[in-house]
Amino acid sequence: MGRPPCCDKSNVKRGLWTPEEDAKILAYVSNHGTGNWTLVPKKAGLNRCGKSCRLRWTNYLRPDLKHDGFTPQEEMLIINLHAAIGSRWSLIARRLPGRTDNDVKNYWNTKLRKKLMKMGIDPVTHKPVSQVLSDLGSISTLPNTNNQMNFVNNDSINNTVPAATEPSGSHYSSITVNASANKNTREDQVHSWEHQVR
DNA sequence: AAGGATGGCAACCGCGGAATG
DNA sequence: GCATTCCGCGGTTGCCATCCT
Repeated sequence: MGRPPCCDKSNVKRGLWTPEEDAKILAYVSNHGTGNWTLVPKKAGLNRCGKSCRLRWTNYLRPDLKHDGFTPQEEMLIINLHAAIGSRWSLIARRLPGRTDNDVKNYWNTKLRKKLMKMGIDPVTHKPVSQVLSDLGSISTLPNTNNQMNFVNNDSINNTVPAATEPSGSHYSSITVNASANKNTREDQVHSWEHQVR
């Protein structure tokens, strides 16, 4: 048995939020705070999924959110953090007061990715596209046809930051990333990066 | 002016992890 | 230890506005 749905999707409203619904969430949260989101729609008088309410609050209604455009400083920070830790949007967003992971993710996907590509930088590896292409070329000319499987099965990969997120040789900073890549050390990497850029 | 293409943002989906009983 | 519940995350989709032909 899998996990049951959090709400009856067929009887729940979806799509864009109305100002009335926003007002109900705001009123409820200001009176009760953000507690059990599954109870919020019932108590706030909303015909919405609790998860949907939480998303609306965290991505749009929170009073500490900025709704204006990203500054060049924020832009630079996103690019550098993405180079250091990859698409860990929530971690990146935590370094940007007033921004949500959704904001950062959307901004990256719609603006920054294209901007980097225009500059001739691969947005995944943060290396020049020419270098990425030559790397690919040298991989594909290797005689062993099991290269991919060898790469995936290589135990050492578990202790190594994936090349895609490796910032060494990055064009934004001279950060070095240590070998272990679990959640905590990624956070540590962000801290150490912040220390270095100051 | 019309309508197709593109950009930008909001919202949804499904999964994994943490918390709890 | 296991099942259940909730939360948070990243990827994806849908919709609306604007641009282009």
